Amino acid sequence: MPIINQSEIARKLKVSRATVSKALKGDSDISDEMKQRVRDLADKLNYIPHYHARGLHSRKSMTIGVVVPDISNSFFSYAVDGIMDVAVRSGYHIILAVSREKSEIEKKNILNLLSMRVDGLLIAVSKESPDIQIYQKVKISDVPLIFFDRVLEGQGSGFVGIDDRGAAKKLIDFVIRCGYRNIGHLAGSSLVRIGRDRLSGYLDSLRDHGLPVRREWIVEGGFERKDGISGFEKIWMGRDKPEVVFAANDQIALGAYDAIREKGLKIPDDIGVVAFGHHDFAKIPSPCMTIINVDPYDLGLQAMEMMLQCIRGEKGCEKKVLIDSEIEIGESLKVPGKPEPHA
Amino acid sequence: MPIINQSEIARKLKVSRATVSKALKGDSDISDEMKQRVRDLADKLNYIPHYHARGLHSRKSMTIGVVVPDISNSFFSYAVDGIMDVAVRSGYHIILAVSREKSEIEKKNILNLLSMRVDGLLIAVSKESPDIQIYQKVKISDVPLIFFDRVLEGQGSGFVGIDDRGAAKKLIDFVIRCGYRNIGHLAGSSLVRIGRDRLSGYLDSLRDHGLPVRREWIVEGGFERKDGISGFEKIWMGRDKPEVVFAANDQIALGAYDAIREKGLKIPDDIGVVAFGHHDFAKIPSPCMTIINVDPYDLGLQAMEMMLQCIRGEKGCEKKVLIDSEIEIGESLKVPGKPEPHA
DNA sequence: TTGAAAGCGTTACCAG
DNA sequence: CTGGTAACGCTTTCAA
Repeated sequence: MPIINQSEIARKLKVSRATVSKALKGDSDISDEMKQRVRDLADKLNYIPHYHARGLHSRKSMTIGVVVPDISNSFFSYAVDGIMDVAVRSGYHIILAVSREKSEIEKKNILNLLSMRVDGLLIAVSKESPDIQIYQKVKISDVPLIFFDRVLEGQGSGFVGIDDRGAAKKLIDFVIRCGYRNIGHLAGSSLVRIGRDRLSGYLDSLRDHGLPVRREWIVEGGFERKDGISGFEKIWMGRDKPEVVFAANDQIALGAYDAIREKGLKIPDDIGVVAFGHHDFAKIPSPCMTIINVDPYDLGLQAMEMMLQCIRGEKGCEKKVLIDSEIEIGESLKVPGKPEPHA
Repeated sequence: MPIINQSEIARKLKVSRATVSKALKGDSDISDEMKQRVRDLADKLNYIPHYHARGLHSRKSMTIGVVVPDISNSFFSYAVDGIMDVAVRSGYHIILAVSREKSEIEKKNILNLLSMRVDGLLIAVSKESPDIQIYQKVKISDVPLIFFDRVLEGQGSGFVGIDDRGAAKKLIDFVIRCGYRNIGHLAGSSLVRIGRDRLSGYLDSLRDHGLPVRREWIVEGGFERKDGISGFEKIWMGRDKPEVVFAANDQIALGAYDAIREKGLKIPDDIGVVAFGHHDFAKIPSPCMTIINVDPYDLGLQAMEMMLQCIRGEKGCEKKVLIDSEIEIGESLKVPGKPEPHA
């Protein structure tokens, strides 16, 4: 039996559709008795309101479209978690779309979402060079758009992201405070923003502490595990070895671990490892990683909160917000005494 | 500028709404010239069809509601990934809801999803004892319902899950083929199905190989990391120590690692560790885990495929499907020679 | 306190 | 080939 509608109830009760509609939503100008009768029957017939029919009229879908490049990436699944928490609390639903890092799919997703008349769009853009055109379409359609984690510059939309540069600096500051002066960097690629920013933070810290930059200890490449392996090998080939390496992300760090084990080196006695990562990653066993812990959940939270502001027409929707990160100390770095990471 | 509608186009072109509607969808009885004019203007005015208005008429939303207990759990995010891949390929959209393992929230989610007139419901039920009533409602509303990973028994719906018992047996068979005869089990709780099933598989394997069951090597508890720690300690307190421990999930395995390291034992020389896990987990460094690799992506894939069958009215929608798992060998177990795991 | 009618954006069925 | 009209499920305004 398909779900019944208000007309059905009205017919059985021999009243008008309007009466039923009002009774169901507790409108003050319906008698209590009528309300009861309507509600009882609705219950009995398993009536369930039609969300979209209602939305047609109110021109609101109470729905937010979210586009992520990859939901099986825990960074984004945590972010979605944060988004959902805020959304649910405010009565919004989430339609999730995944772009698989393809701008073509991203474009289709956005179009579909607009077609579903979402009340807002939360997007982490794909790595592929994006189709500006679709973003133009979004803009002229007046649907609030907020980027998270990855921006498309020059769209004049809100953005919530990680303060990569600041976080990298914070982490290297800490390593230096622990007494190390020779720190290498497996930097990923400077073709992408996070690569550049994390490298900048690393350089900022060295500069602030008056330490020399040793180009042979900075290795560029990709962000994959294999790049961590080859990168570490390249650094270790040199005459001087660093005491600590800073991996630009978790995959690179895992690769470095592989290379380190392969060479028979001991962590953290022979070489310390610190990395960008988030939560889960710090928990890898034997030994645990010291990371600068970015919090994707918080990122999602704040992105959705900015979206709500945006929808309510408050100001501050075109702000750029950069989220701070915390150091999580693991056994991959020898930490003398008990230094306060945030001192 | 809000998104315009067909009427707007019709007015500007001085034709009827019907004409515009047909022209836009390429109906055969509209002149090519008219079609072109309509499409050009639609394009220029940034027309985007209204998905739900269309759905109102067709009584289809081309939307599937998915409820998971926790999207930041990588098991479910992989499953959602699989669901989305199949969904997108068939023109469906996904509305994602998270129950946080609370049946109260699960109920609300389901109701909302029904309210949005999803064409189907894909649910992994929360751990909390569920509200049967809402599932009754689903059933009489004729919306196809398929459970994945976790079932609510006795609802007569389709189910796609992991073959936990078979997988556990497969893993222990392998361990025994590697030459081990003393195998402990950190079993989690037998109050939940996966605990029972994995224990059963373990026992099946011992029985098949004529090995004795040693009760002191089977420790029940929870599925958390701390349970792994305490469980391993309990096993290790005994006079006889096993050569290998089998952890019922990844968290327990991590806890066992903690305890093993704490005791100064070496993996895999002093003690081997095998566990239930999936993909990512096998990659933890130093040393890598030997796991029975369940594939949540495949689970999502198959669940959504069953859903499509269900929607198309094909048979086989009330089937129970159990998914097979593969062994992934890591350095947490000494494997003599190069035995074929699937021999 | 209740009802009639118009409207939300679209499609389908018939007429012309 | 094109247009009028009703319908999809619901809300809202205005009358009764």
